[in-house]
Amino acid sequence: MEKTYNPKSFEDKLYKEWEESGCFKAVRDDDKVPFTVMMPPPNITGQLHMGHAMDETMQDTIVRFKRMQGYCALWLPGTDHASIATEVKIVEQMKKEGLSKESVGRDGFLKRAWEWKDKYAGRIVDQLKKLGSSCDWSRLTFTMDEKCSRAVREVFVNLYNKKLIYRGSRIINWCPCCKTGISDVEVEYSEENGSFWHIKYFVEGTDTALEVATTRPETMFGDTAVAVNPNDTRYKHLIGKNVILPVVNKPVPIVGDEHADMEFGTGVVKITPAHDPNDFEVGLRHSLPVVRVMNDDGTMNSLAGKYEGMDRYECRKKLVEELKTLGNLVSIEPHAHNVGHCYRCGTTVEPIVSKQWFVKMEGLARPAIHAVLDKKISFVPERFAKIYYNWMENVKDWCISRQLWWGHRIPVWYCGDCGAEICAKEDVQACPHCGSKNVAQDEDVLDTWFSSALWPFSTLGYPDDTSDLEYFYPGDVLVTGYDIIFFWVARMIFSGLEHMRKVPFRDVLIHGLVRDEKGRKMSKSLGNGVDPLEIIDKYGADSLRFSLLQGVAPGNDTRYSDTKVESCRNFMNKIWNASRFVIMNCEGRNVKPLSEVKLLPADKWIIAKLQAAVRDVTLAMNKFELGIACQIMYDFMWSDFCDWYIELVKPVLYSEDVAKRDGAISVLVFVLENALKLLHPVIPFVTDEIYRNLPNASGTIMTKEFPRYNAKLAYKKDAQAFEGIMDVIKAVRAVKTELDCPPSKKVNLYMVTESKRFISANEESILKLAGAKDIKFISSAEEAGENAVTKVLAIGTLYIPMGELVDLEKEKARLQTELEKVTAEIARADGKLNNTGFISKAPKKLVDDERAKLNKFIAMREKILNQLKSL
RNA sequence: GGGGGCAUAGCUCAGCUGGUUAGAGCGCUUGCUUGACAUGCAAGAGGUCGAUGGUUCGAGUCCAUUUGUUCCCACCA
Repeated sequence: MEKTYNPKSFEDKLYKEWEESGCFKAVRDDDKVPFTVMMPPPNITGQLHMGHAMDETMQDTIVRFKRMQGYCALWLPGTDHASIATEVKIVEQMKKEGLSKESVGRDGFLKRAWEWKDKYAGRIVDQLKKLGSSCDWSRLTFTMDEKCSRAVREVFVNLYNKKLIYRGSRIINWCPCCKTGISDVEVEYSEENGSFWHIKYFVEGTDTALEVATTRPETMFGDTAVAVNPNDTRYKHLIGKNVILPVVNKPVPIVGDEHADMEFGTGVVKITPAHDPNDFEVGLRHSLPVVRVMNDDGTMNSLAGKYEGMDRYECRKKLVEELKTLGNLVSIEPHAHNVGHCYRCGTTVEPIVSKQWFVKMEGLARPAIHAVLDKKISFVPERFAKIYYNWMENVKDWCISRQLWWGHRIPVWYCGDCGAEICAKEDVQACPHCGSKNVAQDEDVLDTWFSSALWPFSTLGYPDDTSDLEYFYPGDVLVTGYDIIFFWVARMIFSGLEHMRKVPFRDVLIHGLVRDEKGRKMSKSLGNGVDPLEIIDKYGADSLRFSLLQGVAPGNDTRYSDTKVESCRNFMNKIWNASRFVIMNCEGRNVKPLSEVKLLPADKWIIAKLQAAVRDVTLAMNKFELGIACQIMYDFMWSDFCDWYIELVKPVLYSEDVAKRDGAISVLVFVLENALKLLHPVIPFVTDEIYRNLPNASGTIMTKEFPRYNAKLAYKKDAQAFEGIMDVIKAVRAVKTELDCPPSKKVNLYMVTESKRFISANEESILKLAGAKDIKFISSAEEAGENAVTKVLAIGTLYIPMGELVDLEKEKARLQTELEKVTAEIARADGKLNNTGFISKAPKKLVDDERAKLNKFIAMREKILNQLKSL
């Protein structure tokens, strides 16, 4: 083995082996319990970022853990066509070549899109492999694959036939840049400093005017009424009369409607049903005409008169000028308000009435809410269930049609002769009603999330009744960020319930965002994104993986930093070198099974620590507390195994006693092997590479059984007793540092203790690790001679003659501080034990523990006091 | 307007259903070429767990109020 951890020398090689050996493949095995994870398919818009890296690492860790535990683990990978996002990118790319969608045509455009897909999907797969993802590549799915298309059509037609999909004219969010409608969740709001224009609308045939206030004056051309509150005494009498729209000089009625808030503004609202969702509702209530005044690209249409063809904002400017000239403009107030933007291109969306396809949500939402209420699905952490309820309870119908080309085309055909609307799973060649061949498919495609919603079952063969579907569905855990709960998680839940009659997964593990060092979102515009591949190249995939899991709590955002990865790289190096030490010592030796060797106290201690780590890691993993699991592994490996056990075992390894040497090497190998298995789900590469160098190892570690807690090896009492020995070592080291005594200088130790035999049995360890010549057991402090520093420990009192290094005053002060500490502890424990409530109500074990502690501290105080006296 | 999150060591954060003397990484101080590792070892300094009140035998942990910060949802034109 090399002297330092060098991930490049083995990561690619190991991944290739894993893949070729087929151990990522999940094949139905009825003797095993399935464990299914569906990878959230990354968009093919670009490459993976740190957020993906964390998401994938979490999934891989869980899947590897379950696989080692004996489950038939399926992690199904894929990529998403990301309809609008990809289309925007391709349009951008074409623009650079001087091309447009129109110039290349639908077929030409789709050809380009597929080329794009081939390039980027491939890149994503390569990145996933670099990370070590153990997914079943034989099942790699793209959301526009034939099997997904079949599922989409099946679902669309079923919902259509159940009247849960309908087509209608509604106010939707229109992106004038992407020239498509988008759903409510695709709109991002941000506060902007706009203006409030107050405009006079004269009441027909009078000199009195109503003052309306608007943030979008250009929609005035589409005003078909003015509303006042029916209870508003100021305006009540005018209801039923008309006002004259300025500029166009057209009369529109004054209607009474609750929508007009008497408290807000002037209490008069202009009603533009075609360009505002609330106005649309008012329009329905009062049977007002719906007049659309804008084109799809955000320019004004012919109804805007001389402003026809002008951009909406240009028109706004010019129109305000004109109103001013006409004397209709009363005032302009600054007004901060939330403005919606397209989540893909950032353009301000325009609420516009448009004929679109919708999914009726009412009936679908209810069971989806109950699935979570009834704990058929659990969110981790739980608080995200609230966010989910809140959204589901107020969900509006889902606009699913997009005026785009890249995506699943809506499976509806229109007959040009009889006007029939035909929704079918198979392409329609002739009208089933009149036989006409003059049929054309709907031009629009579906919202990309429509196919994503079916991901948990479309990937397993739905609508066919496949064996995979029966075995692997529903999935076990879905791992994703909180930012797509509405987009995706919610929609998978109601889709699974509606089409499979079962929830799509049991748990939803929610993680946060990976931010930059300063806590900012990583984004292209800020240029603060970090490429996972570069980090892998520099520090290794395992270092990155560990750093992404360490210290994260479910649902919380986390910060990425190079120094964190570096410290994880150091941990990898530590594991590497500890292993190198073990393996070097195995050479030429016969490594016996643990059951055949005699265990020393230190051996029992490390084995006990291992058992505790196995137990705690398993518990944490089962609760998806990956950060905690990592911490436990880290502490065990570094502190317990490397810093203590390996140092403890060195003198044994170099001793003449063959039996002892055999024991030590057996324990080293046993503990290391188990630790590697424990660590493997998080850091698969380095653990496997080392594992292959262990004596008696065969094949890859990833197919080995995950360690199980073994109560027979828990050695609780032995471990506790051994901590007493460690206390002696720590005490000697501390004294040396305090007195500026070089660690290499060997000191004599004297002890007053009742554990002579146990200490003798561990004498070698103490001498080596503490840097001491010998230990003498004495019966009183005087025997240690003058100038001895005293350390009062649980196992006994330690005297270290330090000769001229001891400063009596300093020693007194030191003992005084210790006395204060111990006295404080006594007061604390005493207070607890004198509390009748504690004695009667707290668990007995706790009370006993506290009493033992008190006794220990009292004894220590006595000893310290004696020592102070003798000084 | 509604709903969350966060506030713990100089910095970044853990701390699960309330129960050892509140932890880690990085940074800092001091000392170490101890035969796996200086990507290392040892010893240390550093915290009244944002504030106030409450529940409890016991609160960093639960409840209420409050301050700061941040996010999501809705939206009054």
